[in-house]
Amino acid sequence: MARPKQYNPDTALKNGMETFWHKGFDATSMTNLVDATGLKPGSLYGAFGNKRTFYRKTLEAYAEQMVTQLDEVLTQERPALETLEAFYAFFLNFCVDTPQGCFMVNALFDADIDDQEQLTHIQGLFAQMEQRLKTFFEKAVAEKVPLVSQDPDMLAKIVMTHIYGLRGFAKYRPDQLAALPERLLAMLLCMPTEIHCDPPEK
Amino acid sequence: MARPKQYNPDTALKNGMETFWHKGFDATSMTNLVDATGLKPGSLYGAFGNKRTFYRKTLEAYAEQMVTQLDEVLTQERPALETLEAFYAFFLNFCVDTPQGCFMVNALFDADIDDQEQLTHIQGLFAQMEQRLKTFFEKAVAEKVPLVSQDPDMLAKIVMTHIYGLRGFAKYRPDQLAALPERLLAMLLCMPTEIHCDPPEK
DNA sequence: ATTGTTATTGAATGACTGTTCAAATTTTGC
DNA sequence: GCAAAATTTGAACAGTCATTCAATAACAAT
Repeated sequence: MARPKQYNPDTALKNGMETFWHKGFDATSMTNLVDATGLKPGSLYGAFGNKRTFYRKTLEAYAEQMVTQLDEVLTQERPALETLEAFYAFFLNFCVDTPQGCFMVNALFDADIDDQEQLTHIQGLFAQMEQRLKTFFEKAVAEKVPLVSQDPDMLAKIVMTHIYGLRGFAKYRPDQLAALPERLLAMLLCMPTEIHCDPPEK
Repeated sequence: MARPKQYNPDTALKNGMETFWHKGFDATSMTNLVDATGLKPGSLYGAFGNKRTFYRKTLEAYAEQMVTQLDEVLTQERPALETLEAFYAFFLNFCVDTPQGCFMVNALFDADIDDQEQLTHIQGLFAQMEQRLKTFFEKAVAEKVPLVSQDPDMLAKIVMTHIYGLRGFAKYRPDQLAALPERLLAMLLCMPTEIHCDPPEK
């Protein structure tokens, strides 16, 4: 029918995502995106609209990736306690592997509070993650895992604060991050970790 | 000796701080700062150097304010448990009163990971806060408050993640924030809150 | 008054911003 | 081979960016 695209839209999206992820929206220029994707301005606008909509699309792609990975961890068949351990271990690795932070968390903090549309969009992406956590905790509570709360809703919220909290700490002191996730998990399980670990007195 | 300043440098700093705080570094233009401070470009550069150094100075002023307020909460003479309650209550209020977030936390997430100088600066500001928390927890541990850990260092780190975590959650779901601080505190105290609050069975 | 010093002013700078568009190019269907 | 449709190209647009600076003004000391 017509001339086919010479570029791969998925690759272009991924390259744009990495640029926005690394630098943030404001610090990323269209020139950066032209360089990163290899597309000329006209093609970029044709494929993704303007800078904001391109940003939005990369963020959506990122969120989808994240939810997929979260599902992989949360829906494996195993005791809920093991799943929780796996989740916190996974998240620690993720923080270590991505010193530029989490694209979604960065986007949340970067978002202009006067831009309600953008804010609502990001909140919606996080709400998907919270929903998965809540569903998981419904099972965990039924399994009688000794959690700090019996309310799946509250537990999901607490884990959300752990996500934000660990991402902040990872940027503040990446070298001291390693021990924290297991501690937060222990607190979620209401276990004063040290009591179990103290060497026995002579 | 010479012509005196017509403006108040402290006021100008405060106005600049509010602008950077609200919009972030990149989204703030020199024109914004000229408008906010009332100073003409030449005066602004004369007083605060360039945009980056102005930003840095406003951030330092903010951090000093914060440390002062933190000290007020942490060094009051009272049982450590009450101080902890006061701290989490204070922080909740602070989050509600500042929907634009915490300037320091915003700055941390905004910071370019390739700009080591800026990152080190921000880390130093947070390190001051962590130090105060650690000192407080040394007293609290000595007081035998039933904390999740006996290590003041670890406790301070946990509270730092709570700060980042609550700030993230406050931007994600401001309407759901209210119940969280007390829950995080309960976890720090190793108290499964609901067990105490469940209505007695008939 | 004059001089030295500092502050104020605002126009000007050159670089970079996001975005557009008409021309050129490449394909498919006939 | 021709027409229709879609993509590519990159120059051009008007606007904004951070920053500079020479001219002007206001003070203190002499």
